[in-house]
Amino acid sequence: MSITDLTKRNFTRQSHMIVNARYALTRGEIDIVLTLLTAIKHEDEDFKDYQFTMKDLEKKTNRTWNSKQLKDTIKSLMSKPLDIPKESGKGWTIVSWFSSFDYDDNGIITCRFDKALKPYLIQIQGTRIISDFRHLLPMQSSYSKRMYLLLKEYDKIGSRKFNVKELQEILKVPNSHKTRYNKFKQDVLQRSEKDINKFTDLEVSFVEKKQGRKVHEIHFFIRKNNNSLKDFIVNIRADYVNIVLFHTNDGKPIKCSEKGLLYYADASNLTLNKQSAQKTWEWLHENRNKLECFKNNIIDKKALQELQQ
DNA sequence: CTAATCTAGTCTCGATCCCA
DNA sequence: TGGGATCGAGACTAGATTAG
Repeated sequence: MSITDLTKRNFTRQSHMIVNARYALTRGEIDIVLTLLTAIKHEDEDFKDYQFTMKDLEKKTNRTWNSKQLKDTIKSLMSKPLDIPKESGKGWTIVSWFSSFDYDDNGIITCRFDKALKPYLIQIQGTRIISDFRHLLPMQSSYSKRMYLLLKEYDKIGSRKFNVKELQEILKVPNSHKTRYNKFKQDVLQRSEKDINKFTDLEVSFVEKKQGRKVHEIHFFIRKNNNSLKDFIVNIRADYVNIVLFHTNDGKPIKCSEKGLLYYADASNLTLNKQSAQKTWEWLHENRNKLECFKNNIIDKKALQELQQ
């Protein structure tokens, strides 16, 4: 009989309040948190005690753990509460991730999320960020994992602005990063850009906005990571239906129909034949960095509704 | 278990830019 | 033109992580 609560589920669901909370965890700590987030089921009405063995944890996190390592990580994790600002901007909530962890004689680990997290993890009010654990796990930097979640929140919108100071607060970066922007850029911004593009379903880039000489805002651009032509076509058919993809050299706008076929969105409404559609898809994929539909930060209504749910 | 490697954080240096 | 702030690169340290 298996007692493990670390099932094959790979999705984590958390409130935007948690994603945007202020906290800094090491990679090991954040991996423990994310692992246990996958144990929470959508239909759960309350937290239960989650139980698993070291083997389960190793299998799930794809790395080795020993009891001392685990104990040290948990102790450190318990000493790092979440700082959740109230949406009004005035108040705040300080809450621990877990209320207890237990490692018994039989090697079974039992843990319990803090009750106060219930509105942020189970009966979530407002925006939810659903992320695939398998994308988060391979990223080596904890900042990359945080940045991924922060950007994932806005993936349907296509861009996100950060005030540099606020972002540094959210990530709780050390003073050296605050006083040295270049260090912050190198270790946090560029590192997470690289990691996210390499490991996750998002493809991101950023530009700096300056006030005088000082960089005060970062604008991230977010779109789905289409490494293969196949994924690219699936993505366009899903999210960019009847949106101008690009204009041909002679000025005709091209769109993708609900049926997934490319057509000229002019008076003719002519659908491209199979051969030229194939060539056009390949061209679109090769030139995906330049496409109009990605440049204009498309906000489609359906995505916005989902986001506001 | 130890050694090698990686990561985070701090510090220094000269170059560059803004503004008075 | 010069002071002050910022930039970018690199050296260094402590600590964490991984490989053998």
